[in-house]
Amino acid sequence: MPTNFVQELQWRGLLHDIMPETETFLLEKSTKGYIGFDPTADSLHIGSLVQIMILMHFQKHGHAPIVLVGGATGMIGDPSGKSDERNLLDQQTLEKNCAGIQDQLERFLDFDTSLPNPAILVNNYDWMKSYSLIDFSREVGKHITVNYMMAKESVKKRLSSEAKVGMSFTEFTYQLLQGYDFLHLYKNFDCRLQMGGSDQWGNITTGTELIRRKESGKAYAITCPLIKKADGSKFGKTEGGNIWLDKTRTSPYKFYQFWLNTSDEDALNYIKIFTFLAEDDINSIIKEHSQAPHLRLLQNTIANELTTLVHGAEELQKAKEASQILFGRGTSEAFQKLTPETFLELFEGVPQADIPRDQIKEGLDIIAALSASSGFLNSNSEARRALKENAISVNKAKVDQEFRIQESHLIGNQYVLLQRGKKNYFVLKIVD
RNA sequence: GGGGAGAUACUCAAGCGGCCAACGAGGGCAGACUGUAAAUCUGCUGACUACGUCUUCGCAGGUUCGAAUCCUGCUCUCCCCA
Repeated sequence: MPTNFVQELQWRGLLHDIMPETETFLLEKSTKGYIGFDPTADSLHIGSLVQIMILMHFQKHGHAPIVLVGGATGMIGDPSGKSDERNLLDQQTLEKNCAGIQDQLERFLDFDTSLPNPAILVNNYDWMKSYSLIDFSREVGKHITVNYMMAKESVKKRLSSEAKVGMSFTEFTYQLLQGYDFLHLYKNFDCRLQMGGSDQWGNITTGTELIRRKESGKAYAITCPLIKKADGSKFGKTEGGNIWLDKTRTSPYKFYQFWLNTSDEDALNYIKIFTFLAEDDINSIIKEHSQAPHLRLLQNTIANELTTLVHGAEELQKAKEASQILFGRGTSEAFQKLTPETFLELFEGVPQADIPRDQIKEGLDIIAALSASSGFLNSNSEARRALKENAISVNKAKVDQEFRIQESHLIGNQYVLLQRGKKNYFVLKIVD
């Protein structure tokens, strides 16, 4: 007997829109529901994390989650929320992206087929690739009117005067393809529910409509709000770009730091969205946090839980150690004692440059070390400026323009840590 | 097809012959404060062999001792009328 999934979403702030009767339907019996993922890159980023969490909740509540990778729809491009026509990805890239995303998704859901509700992974390319245009037009297109499609927000927006570029037929067709996915899963997997971000509502209802008209079937829809930051800026982006789930793209350390740096206001919401902690636990954490905000209990909890979920306990441990050394009260002395092995582990993923040992023997000018020799900063001017601003540290100790890097500064006789400000690191590796 | 407006650094936006590497705002970076937060305050934000030099104001020419600023041509964008 399934437990109340909808209620769970509700108190976590993950419910935006829901079709009538969905809640009672989900309580009656274990069923299947799906969320689609766009293969726009070979890794998911934290924007998709919400959808993954939802599927995980879905499975925990006794239902079977279906993960749909959009190998076919990714070739078209979803116009929702976009004001411009999208560029098409080539097939090779798409295949690589799909494979990468599938690998990641498999880590979060339980695909064990001995379960009563195992997760299922599908790729819509498998059923779309050999579907002819004529068949599609007759079997799918016939059931949905253009009038219906035009009424969708995603389409209206692109037809209105505020859009700079018109909408291509390709993108116009997108909602039908996604609608057909739902129909296909309904027929072949008895999938009765589609979930997604609130921007997907239009696409999802095209699917339920198609199921209703073609199969006289009843399907359901749930959307969650798009995650926003309190200051209105886009969630999940930093200056360095997206925060990815793949550790070669975003190191676990950076991932951990991202969550640790959430603002108090956002953390209040995120703890419900991004952790599986029970409501009571969350409330007591919130209470504790408000009594001693500087301890940042909320941020710590979120960062710990999520880093463990995505990268595992071991990586979390490393990330925390790194954070302790880099931001802890310890002086540069503690830092000097690092062995090269620990040092390397700490700065895995931090940009590096090789420097010939000869240069160090003679004493390497700090300006050259920052720009010309390493590429850490863009120009000598920038290096001089940063030095003047007292922003540069070598091995955690501030230095001025006269500073020269010498052999005595090397950690493990091989590495030097450059730093601009508090959070920008760069490693010089001395090579013979 | 006719008429008009415009193109300036990451973005917006001043400047309309020398005092312009170019006002101002946003963004970004850094410093102080702090909780690796927010808010606030301060500095920086073309390059270099650096109290000086060089390259930048749509593109290509020209006038001038001297141009982002004037002239000519070109490209592109926007608006109005048909």
